[in-house]
Amino acid sequence: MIREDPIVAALRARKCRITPARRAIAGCFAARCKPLSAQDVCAALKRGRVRANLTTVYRELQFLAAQGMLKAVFLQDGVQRYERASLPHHHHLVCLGCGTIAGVDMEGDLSRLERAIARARAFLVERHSLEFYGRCRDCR
Amino acid sequence: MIREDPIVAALRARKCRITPARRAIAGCFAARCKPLSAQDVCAALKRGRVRANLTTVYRELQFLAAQGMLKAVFLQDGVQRYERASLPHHHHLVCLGCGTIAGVDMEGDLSRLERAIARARAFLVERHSLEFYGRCRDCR
DNA sequence: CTAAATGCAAACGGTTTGCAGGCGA
DNA sequence: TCGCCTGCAAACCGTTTGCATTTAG
Repeated sequence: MIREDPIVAALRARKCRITPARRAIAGCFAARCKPLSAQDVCAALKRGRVRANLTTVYRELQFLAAQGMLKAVFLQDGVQRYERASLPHHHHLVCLGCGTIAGVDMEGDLSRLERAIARARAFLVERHSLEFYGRCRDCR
Repeated sequence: MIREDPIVAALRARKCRITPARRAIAGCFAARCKPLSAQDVCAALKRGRVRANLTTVYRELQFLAAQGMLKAVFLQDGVQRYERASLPHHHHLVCLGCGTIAGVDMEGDLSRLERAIARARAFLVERHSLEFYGRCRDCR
């Protein structure tokens, strides 16, 4: 049998309702690793011939984030994006040429910085946001 | 005599017009070091009894940024903020309790990371964005 | 005098909300 | 059946734009 989408499985375990829209939206994140906006998700659903209402997508993204299935990603264009929360911690390289978003791992370095901040400023870091904007190999 | 605002002086040197609104808006950034949104600027002008139109503020902020006097700051609430471009390079500590924004210097560490990215990913970093969200000393 | 700056109203784009009806468990 | 989910229209909020008017230099 086909393996169930991990997000759907987790939702089922939490006794959340599994509706067609919810399943389809969760599916968008199972498939790809790049952060998706509400519009991206809507477009993907349409491509997959699933009836998709923008409002529902917005609500569903919030719901999945509240359930801890998705994590919000903020880039400098002010558009909300989300990615699977289960992805290993990483940061983003955003290409100003083609818009591609890639992930990089820098966790070791960042947690060092966070400790330094806690020590020097008495500021308790809960989370951080680090993105690099520039040109990818193909857009140089 | 009173020393002229450094932003106004720089604008004068570039032969830009100095209008009352422009002078007042520039003044907001001379005074404080925390990033200001258009609304913040408007409120500050009103407090200073200067007639302030939101549209003008938006246009002026863009203008001052284009002239290299201000730099845009993006935090996770999607609101555009600006700060003096002449401030030494730094990153922000945003308190989730009281909203205070403080600066921290981490430049050495960041440029190390950028070099690592250029090497490992053939990605040419033009700029980065790094903010820490958490609780300040008073909001613990 | 002329180009640039200003104010107002209206447009915009992403996101949220209120409400009536639909549907999963 | 019951309460969550959905769709639609309208509200929202920060930001931008068009246009007629004012103003700095």
